[in-house]
Amino acid sequence: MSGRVVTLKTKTKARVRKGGGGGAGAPSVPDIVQILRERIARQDVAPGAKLGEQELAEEFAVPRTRIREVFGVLESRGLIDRIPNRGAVVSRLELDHVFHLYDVRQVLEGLCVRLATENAPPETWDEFVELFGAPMDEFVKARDFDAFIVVYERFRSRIIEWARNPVAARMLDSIYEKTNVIIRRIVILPGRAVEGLSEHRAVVAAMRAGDGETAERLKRTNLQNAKETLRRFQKYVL
Amino acid sequence: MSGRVVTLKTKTKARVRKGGGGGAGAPSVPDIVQILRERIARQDVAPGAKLGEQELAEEFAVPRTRIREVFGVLESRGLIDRIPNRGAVVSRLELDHVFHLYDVRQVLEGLCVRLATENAPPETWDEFVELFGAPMDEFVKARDFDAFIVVYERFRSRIIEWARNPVAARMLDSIYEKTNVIIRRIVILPGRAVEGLSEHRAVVAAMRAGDGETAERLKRTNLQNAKETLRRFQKYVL
DNA sequence: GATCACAAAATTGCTAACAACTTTGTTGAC
DNA sequence: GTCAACAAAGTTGTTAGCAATTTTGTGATC
Repeated sequence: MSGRVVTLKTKTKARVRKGGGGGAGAPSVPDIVQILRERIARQDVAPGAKLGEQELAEEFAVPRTRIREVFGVLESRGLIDRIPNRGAVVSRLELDHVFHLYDVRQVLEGLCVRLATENAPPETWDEFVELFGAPMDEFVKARDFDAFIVVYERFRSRIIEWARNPVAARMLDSIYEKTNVIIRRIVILPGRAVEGLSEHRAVVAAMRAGDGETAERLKRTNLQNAKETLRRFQKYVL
Repeated sequence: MSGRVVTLKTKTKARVRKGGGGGAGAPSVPDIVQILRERIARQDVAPGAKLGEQELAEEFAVPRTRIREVFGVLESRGLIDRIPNRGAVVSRLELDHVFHLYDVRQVLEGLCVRLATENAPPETWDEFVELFGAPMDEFVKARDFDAFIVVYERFRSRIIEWARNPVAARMLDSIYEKTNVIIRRIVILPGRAVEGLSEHRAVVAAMRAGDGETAERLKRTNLQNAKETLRRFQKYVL
């Protein structure tokens, strides 16, 4: 019956605020979202793993309510599932969902390839004509898939940069963050690397020639083939 | 690079929602997000208008922290802008942004039209062969654009339903919620209604014939034309 | 009359305690 | 030995109050 507990701390813990000696200021909501997005995309936290509010709040040294807001964003992006009173877990990637993602990725990357071809000066792509030539052959021969993928991602980000369409960029980003892991498993499938390489040479050639529509069609075919390979070997991949 | 890591034990237990009693349980975060999304899409709240946390908390009878979480979601969707210590305002729709949205909408609706053609039995589209015939001519003649748009939206939602691709559906949804207002302004532009109608007759015919690829191409052309009309009359629309 | 300074009011952001729920560990009956 | 009831611990969800910041209103000065 001790009534309401009133905290009477007239002694304020004043001015702990800015900078202080302490270096890194507390990360904002977008900061934390970005960090967790990367962790999930890289599978530093496995699908199905639980994310604790308190745990994360301590790690980032922010109030728990901020983690809560972060969870709201992550949930709306479909990266985590929240169950009332039980917390948040990293979403699992269903097989069907992967195919849906690939269908969408197909048309969006096709669009970006076309736009990039229209927007960029043709010389932009010389770099990739070069890279997709001998060097990539070497990577395939040496089975150096990491270097292989690095080139791909460089190409991809250059395309998105020149497409100059933030809406498409954003949507593709939300696809990549879910399929990045899959991509690495597809490249190592038998024959896929060489097949994908020759498809990309065709795409780059069309872009260099300024033929956006052909480039778009070729890019779509490329992703269609990747999807087919995935379908064929699905039991080994997922 | 490890294999699967975590096994999640889901013991699904029947959950009794305790809202009950007369129905007006406190709305959840997704509920409120949905309501505000609609308000913004219908321009019940104007672009640039301020959204107050306390105000909304009182209206929905929920804690202010929940509104805060809602704002996090809305911000990540690009529907509102938040300025630290100053609150949230409804995002304004830049002209450039509208064109970006239309480029993306073009390829996504094209995809859905093709998928729907492949997935649905051909008779599905008879309804629209009929509707896009005499009835729509009447609407155009009578300048009953509301009825006109209702048919369009019915067609659109049927397509998305049969495309059976939740990823595309979700993305298109996030486009519609931003462009719905624009659409109503395009239809009333001189000649656009009849033009769009004849384009749609071609699309429906291809779908009825089971020719997905042609339908996709026609749908893309249709939206391309809509975009061109918009560009031509942009000063009257925005 | 216009401008700057300053204080009051309102709003956002944060903290910590509290309540509800879920999981886990233990005990006891069959 | 198995299962059910129950208590303890831990986690999530909620609430009220406080701190910090911006906005608004007022008055003095030039």
